[in-house]
Amino acid sequence: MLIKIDFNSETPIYEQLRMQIIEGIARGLLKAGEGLPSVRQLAGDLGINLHTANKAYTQLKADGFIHVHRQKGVVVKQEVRPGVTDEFLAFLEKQLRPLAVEAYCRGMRDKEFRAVVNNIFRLLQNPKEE
Amino acid sequence: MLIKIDFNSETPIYEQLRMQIIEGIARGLLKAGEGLPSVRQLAGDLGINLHTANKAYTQLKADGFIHVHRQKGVVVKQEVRPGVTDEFLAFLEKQLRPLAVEAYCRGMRDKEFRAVVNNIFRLLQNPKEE
Amino acid sequence: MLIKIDFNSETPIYEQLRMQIIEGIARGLLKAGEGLPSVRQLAGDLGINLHTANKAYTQLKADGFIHVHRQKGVVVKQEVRPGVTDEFLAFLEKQLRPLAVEAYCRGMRDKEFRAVVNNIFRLLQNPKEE
Amino acid sequence: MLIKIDFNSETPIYEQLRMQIIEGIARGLLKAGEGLPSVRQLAGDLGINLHTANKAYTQLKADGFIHVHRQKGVVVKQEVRPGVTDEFLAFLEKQLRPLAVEAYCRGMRDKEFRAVVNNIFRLLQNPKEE
DNA sequence: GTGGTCTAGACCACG
DNA sequence: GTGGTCTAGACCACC
Repeated sequence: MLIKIDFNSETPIYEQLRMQIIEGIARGLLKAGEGLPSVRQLAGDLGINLHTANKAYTQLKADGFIHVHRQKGVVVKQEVRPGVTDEFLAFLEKQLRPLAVEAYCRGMRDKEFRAVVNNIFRLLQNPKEE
Repeated sequence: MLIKIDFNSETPIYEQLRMQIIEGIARGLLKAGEGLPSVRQLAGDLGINLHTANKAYTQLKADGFIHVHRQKGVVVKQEVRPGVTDEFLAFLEKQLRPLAVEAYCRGMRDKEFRAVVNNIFRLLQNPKEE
Repeated sequence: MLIKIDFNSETPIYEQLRMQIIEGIARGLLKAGEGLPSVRQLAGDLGINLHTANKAYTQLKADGFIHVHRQKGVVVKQEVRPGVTDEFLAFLEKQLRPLAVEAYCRGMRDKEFRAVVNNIFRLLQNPKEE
Repeated sequence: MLIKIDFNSETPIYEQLRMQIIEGIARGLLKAGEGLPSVRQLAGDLGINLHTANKAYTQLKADGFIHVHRQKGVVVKQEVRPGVTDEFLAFLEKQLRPLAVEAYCRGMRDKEFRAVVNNIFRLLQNPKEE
C-alpha cells in the first residue's frame, strides 16, 4: 500500500500515518496477518523521523489495529476491533457538528451533505486502488 | 443565546466560541443586525482571557459573519455567506474521510453514519433551544 | 504527594511515574479535581527528561485517569475509571501466574501468598502516608 | 509436557520458555531426573532461534532448576530450591503492588483479587493437564 | 536486524 | 507560561 504524507498539513504526521493505515485496513488493502514495514524502514521511506513513525504504530497498537509479532515484526491484527462504543458515537457527533454547521451556513442542506458522505463510503467498500 | 465553553475539550476555546456563534447564526438564534457582547464583557462572562475572546471575534470578522459598528458595537452581518464552493467541498471531503474511515473500521455502515448526520441537521433546522 | 524514581530499576521511568500516580489516586492522596504539576515542573523536580514525564501523563490521559483542563492544567479526573474489564482480568491472570509459580516452586502456599496480597490491600485502604 | 509460545506476547520468548518449564516442575509434570529435549531439538520443535532456547536453559541452570548430565543431556534437578527468602518476599511485594493498585483503582476489591489468586493456585496444585 | 526507552533541543499554538 | 509535535542521536534487550 502506498502512503503519502502532506508535510504542509495541519494534521500531525503521525496522525496522517495512523489514518492511512486504518483506511488501508478498512478498505481491505491491508489484510489481517499481513506484515507492515519496520518503524525504521517506514520512517526512511517517508523521510520522517523514526520516533514519529513509531508514535503512529504505538497508537495503532494501543487501539488494537496492529500488534507486534516477535518474529514477523509489525502485523495487522485479525481479532477484535474497537467497535462502535457510545464513547465513539459521542466523539463522532462532536467532530461532525462543526462541519455540518459550516456547511449549513454556506447553504448546504442535509441531502447534499449526505451525498458527500455516500461518496466516501462507496470508496471504502470498493477494494481497488483509487 | 447561551454560550458554553468546555475547558477540558481538545478544541481551543476561541474555536469553540467561534463555532457556537456560527451555529447561532445558522439556526437563526442570532439574527442579522443583532448586537453581540463586547470582547471585554464576553471574556468576563465566560471567565476566559481577553485575547481568546478577541481572537474568536477577529476570525468571525475576517470570515464575514460579523462586523464592528461604530456605535452598536459588534453586530451580526446580514450579507450573503461564501456558499458551497468547490474548495469547500474538497475541504469537507478531506475532513469527513478520516471520521468515516474510523467508523467503518469499527463496524459502522453508511446507514448508521447517515443517521448521525441526520440528527445533527435536524437539530440545526430546529430553531428552538436544545 | 511525594514521587520517587528508582533509576536502577528495570521498569521504565515513565511506568514508575504512571503507577505512583495511579496509586496516589487509588489511596486518595490525589483527589478528583486536584491539579498535578506541569510536565516541565515534574520533569525538573525528578531530574528526568520532559518527554519521559510527558509519556506518563499521555498514557494516564489515554486511560482516563487524568485530563487536561485548558486553564488549570493537568487535573485528576473524577468521572469514569476504566473498570474491571474481561481484558483486564485476563491481563491480571497472565501477570500473576509467573509470580505464583515461582512462589509455589519456592515452597510458598496459597495461604502465605494471600497474606502478601492482603498486606498490599490494607495499605491501599489506609489513606495516611506510609 | 507441551510447551506453547505466544509470539505476540510482550514477554520475551526465552522468558515464556523458562516460566513454562518452572511451572512444569512446580506442578509435577516434570519430575526430578527426567530428561529435557536438547537445545537444538527444542528450538527446532518450537520454531525459535537456537540462541533463544539456549538462553532459557542457561538461566534455568543458573537458578538450579536443571543441570546438564554428560550422557543423559539436560535433566531436571532433584535438590532443594532456594525457598522463601526475605529477598523474595520483598521482590514479590514489589511486583504485586502495581497489579493490586491498578485493580483497586478499577474498582476491584481484595476479595475479588484473591479469587484470581486462588484460581491460579488451584491450577498449580492440580497435576493433570489444563 | 528489530522495537523500546531516554535524553536533548527546537518550534508552534493556546491562554 | 503550558502542552503538542518533530527531529536527532544514543543505548538496551530480544531474536
